Amino acid sequence: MNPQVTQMEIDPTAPYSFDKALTYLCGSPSAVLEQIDTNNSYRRAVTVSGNDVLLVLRSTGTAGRPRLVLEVHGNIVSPARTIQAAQHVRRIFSLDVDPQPFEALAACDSVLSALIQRFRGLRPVLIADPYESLLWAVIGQQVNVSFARKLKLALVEICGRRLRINGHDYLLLPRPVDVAALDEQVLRAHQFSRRKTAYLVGLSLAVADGRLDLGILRNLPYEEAVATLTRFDGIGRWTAESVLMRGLGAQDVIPAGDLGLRRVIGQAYGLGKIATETQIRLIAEQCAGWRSWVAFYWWFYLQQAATPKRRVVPKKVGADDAG
DNA sequence: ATCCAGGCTCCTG
DNA sequence: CAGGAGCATGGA
Repeated sequence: MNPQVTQMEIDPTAPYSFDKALTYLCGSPSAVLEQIDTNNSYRRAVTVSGNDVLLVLRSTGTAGRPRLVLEVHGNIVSPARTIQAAQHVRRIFSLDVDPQPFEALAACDSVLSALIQRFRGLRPVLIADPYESLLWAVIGQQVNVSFARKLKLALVEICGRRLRINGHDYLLLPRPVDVAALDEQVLRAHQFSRRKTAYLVGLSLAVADGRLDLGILRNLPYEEAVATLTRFDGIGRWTAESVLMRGLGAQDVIPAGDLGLRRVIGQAYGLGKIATETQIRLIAEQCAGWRSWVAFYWWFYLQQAATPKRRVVPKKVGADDAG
């Protein structure tokens, strides 16, 4: 079979820094399927409308005049599929959002506006698939992120399919039915706790048989979506908010119980050691409509603080780097 | 060894 | 309804 390739240009709204998105992905423990190579290209195999394709994305513009080029590799690649792939990319990198209103809202909060200035051009990077965000949230519950990453990698290697392009194998995220069919002993043998195993298999089964339809959550009011999710075993508020925000791209969600956020915000606003959930919600309320962006900027800050030398992006003179 | 990690559930008061 | 214990595992 001869893989085919198509190419398409994508123009994000400005200002936008693809480099920062890549920096985020390189430091993100959840990004086990993405490959960022030295010349700053993003690669990942995904299933778009039932077809497995490899996406290759690179920047050909600047932060002020952003432009990306998307290549779609696959065994059957049509113009329609290329457009779907481009929509996927626009969604997960938040390329269609105009960030101006966010900056305007944040202007009345000096801490936040300083943060935004510092990471100018950064936009939320979503987890590629809502189901993937659910897996990741459950895997990440109550364990440190490096261990969580190890678990996720094990899971995709156990039951993820592979896409072969030009002699190279790319891992695909397991489908819900793949995880649902796993023998729990296999996961246990890979250091999944009994509880995590039960949650992952149970939730995957619910997604596979349609009891849990992540797609329709987009159309529900916020609290209703949270309630729908938390009805399932293994999903609490934090997990639900994480899925809504990182998987479904809800723009106005803040996982206020998140320990990392509570710490960093508590410190940044001088509230004492660790902010309460109520304080987080209060601070975020200033940016109603953009609360997910607030959370994402703080997570990026945390990540940069934790791994200061993890800068994938080589500096170019006159490039968009703000420090 | 001890404490903790990007929680969840269940059980008290 | 709020607060807390137990969970189950690896990392610092």
